Amino acid sequence: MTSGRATPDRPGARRAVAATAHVTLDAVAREAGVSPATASRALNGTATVRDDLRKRVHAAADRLGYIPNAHAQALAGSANNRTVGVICHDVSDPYFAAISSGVMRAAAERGLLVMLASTFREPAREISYVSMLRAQRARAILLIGSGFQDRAWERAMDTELEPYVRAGGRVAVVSRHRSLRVDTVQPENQAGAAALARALVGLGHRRFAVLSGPPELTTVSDRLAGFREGLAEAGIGLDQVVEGAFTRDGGYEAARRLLLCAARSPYRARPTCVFAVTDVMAVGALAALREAGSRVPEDVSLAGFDDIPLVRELSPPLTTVALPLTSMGENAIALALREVGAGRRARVVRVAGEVVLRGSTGVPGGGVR
Amino acid sequence: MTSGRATPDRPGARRAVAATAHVTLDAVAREAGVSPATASRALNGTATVRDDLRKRVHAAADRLGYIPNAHAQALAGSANNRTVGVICHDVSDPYFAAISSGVMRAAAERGLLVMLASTFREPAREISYVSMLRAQRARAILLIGSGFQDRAWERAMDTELEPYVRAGGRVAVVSRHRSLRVDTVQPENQAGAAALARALVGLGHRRFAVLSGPPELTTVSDRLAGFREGLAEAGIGLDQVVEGAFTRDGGYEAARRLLLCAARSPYRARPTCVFAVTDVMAVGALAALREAGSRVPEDVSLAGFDDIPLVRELSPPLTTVALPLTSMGENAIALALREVGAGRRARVVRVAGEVVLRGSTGVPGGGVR
DNA sequence: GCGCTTTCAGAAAGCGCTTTCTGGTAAGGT
DNA sequence: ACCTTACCAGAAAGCGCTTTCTGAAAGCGC
Repeated sequence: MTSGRATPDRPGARRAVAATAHVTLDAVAREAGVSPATASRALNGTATVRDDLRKRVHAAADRLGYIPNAHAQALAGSANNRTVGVICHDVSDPYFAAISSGVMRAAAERGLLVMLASTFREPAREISYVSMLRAQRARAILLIGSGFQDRAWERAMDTELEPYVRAGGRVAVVSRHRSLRVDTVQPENQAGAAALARALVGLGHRRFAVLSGPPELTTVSDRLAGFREGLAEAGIGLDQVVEGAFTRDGGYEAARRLLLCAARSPYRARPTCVFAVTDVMAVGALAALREAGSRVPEDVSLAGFDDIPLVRELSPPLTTVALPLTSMGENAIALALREVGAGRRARVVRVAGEVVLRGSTGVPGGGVR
Repeated sequence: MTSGRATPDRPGARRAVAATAHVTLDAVAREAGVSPATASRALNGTATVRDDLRKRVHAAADRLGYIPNAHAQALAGSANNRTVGVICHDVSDPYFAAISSGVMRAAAERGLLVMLASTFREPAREISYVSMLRAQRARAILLIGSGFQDRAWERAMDTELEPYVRAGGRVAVVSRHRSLRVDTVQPENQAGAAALARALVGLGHRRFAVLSGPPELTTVSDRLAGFREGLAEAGIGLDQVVEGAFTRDGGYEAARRLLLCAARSPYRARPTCVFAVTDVMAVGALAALREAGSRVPEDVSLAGFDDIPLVRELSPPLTTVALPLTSMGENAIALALREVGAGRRARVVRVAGEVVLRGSTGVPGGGVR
């Protein structure tokens, strides 16, 4: 089936099964009876070409089914690369999926192809992806989500990224701090968490627990600090902070540990409200709570952060701090690719979170009343 | 900051802000005091290079921070391209996200970069992505998820794909039929739906409704046919089929329409069990049911298909036919990239679905008892 | 009608690599 | 000591484009 026309004239044929070669610009030019230079100009519109020639070239290209070789184009042209790279932990995590979706939409509008790389939370993979994207001469590299704990890795990233930006590459990070000055889309984690805390206090809660992630991540520490701050305004402290992995199961495990502690403490000292620093963790927490027989929100209120689409479907639907995830992705790419004057300065876009009260939070002791 | 070393010798410098050029292989070769050919061989290990030279080249490459230009490599080499393309409707849909995640893992193991394209359900975009991926000379193109209703579009896809495979490109489709003979990963939709039907009948249900998608999609028609078949074995017919879009909101709308009908019919004639042809639709349906005050499963049982991770978190968790989504993605890439002998034949991998009974289904009339 | 600018097609020089091809040197055989 | 073989480094030819550069033809003013 694939055999097609072999090249029997050449004695040392590459492979037994001959593959039809790609149609080249030269072939198109020959077919149209013009020079390759003219064909290139006609196809790309980079210079004025006499009308009849232009038509002939286009007709020839169509007839032959010409597809330009992007590699050759990138190699020959100065900056013809039509790809951007995105690095995140895992596309199947709804948080990254939502942001990536925004990136893709924005990329599609610009006619760019997105190379998406999942690190599966391995720092080494992240760095190797950056260098692969560098090799691909991606126009921009977007780093989405929190970096890794290890300072050494961050340093390594910087040395990887630095020559890239020097060579004209654009870097933007979403929801992540970088020592290198790069474009940044940063949610207002602290303000958002503070607002959430205020809202929960407003509901009547006084005893709080937090399901936290790796404290080295600024996302975590900012949200934690913001939450504390919001509580402090009402003179309330944080009773408990339990750390877990930044995943659904991390939230589940953390909630179990929290429940274990709670079981040992007197009823009146137990937290009436739990804040999970991400929705993804909150999902796990909700499962753990339910398994343990705690009713949400009657026995305990639960809140998250991010507003990933999924939390609206939970029952009760999750109270959270809504972030415009899709547009954060769009912003990141717009930021990275914006035309720059001589004085290119890294820009930081801060996006606000909005507290959305849903069914997972209620007045404390709702179940006992 | 970006200024670095300009090139003051050249009078007509490209830009005001000089960008440090990339380090080339030639530079590495010069630094190591060898020829570019040797440098290439040393770096790629394509031929034996004297040990001291090899070390010198590697040292020079490290010192200079050499990153090979993938475009030049692809252009010069025969088949050095390290990218595969994936086209799906939307990465933020958990179904595609799960499959994509599998693709990425498999790609990562092979050192490949994935170019991921979301069509956002626009046929035109799908075709233009194929041609972009062709231009990129992607090693393989993976088409994930159902194609479009329009036969004309499918035809256009074929004419786009056909020269690609002739030129040695690999194509694999997941959960989609192709007129072109290409590698396929196909869930056993019919058998799965039939098994589900049997299980539901086993629970005691006799009156069923289906929330269906666009009937032109084989995924839909197969699942529908299978479900009918399973019911027929017990001498039961399908009371109602409501069509909706293949999305969460499509499921929601379809369920609302179903409820409208049900409200007009006598209680004893109302379906006791609803099957949504995809989990994503079932999520919407569950919301609609809940809004309407129907308790699941007491008043009505609900089942889906796919087992996307999210449905485990619902309450009640959704009964569904579980598909190994991640490994389907892995399979697809393995299939497409497998080494082929002379007789390359398109292969079809059928993956079975497993009925998973969860809380969303119960015995009929469970609420009245 | 002559020299001027302007317009536009083609020739040719790369872009940064890989991969023959070529040839020099060392190793091995007799 | 001579010839063959093996090994390995460098020269050079592209891969398929874009983009100068060059030059022919056409348009214009005087």
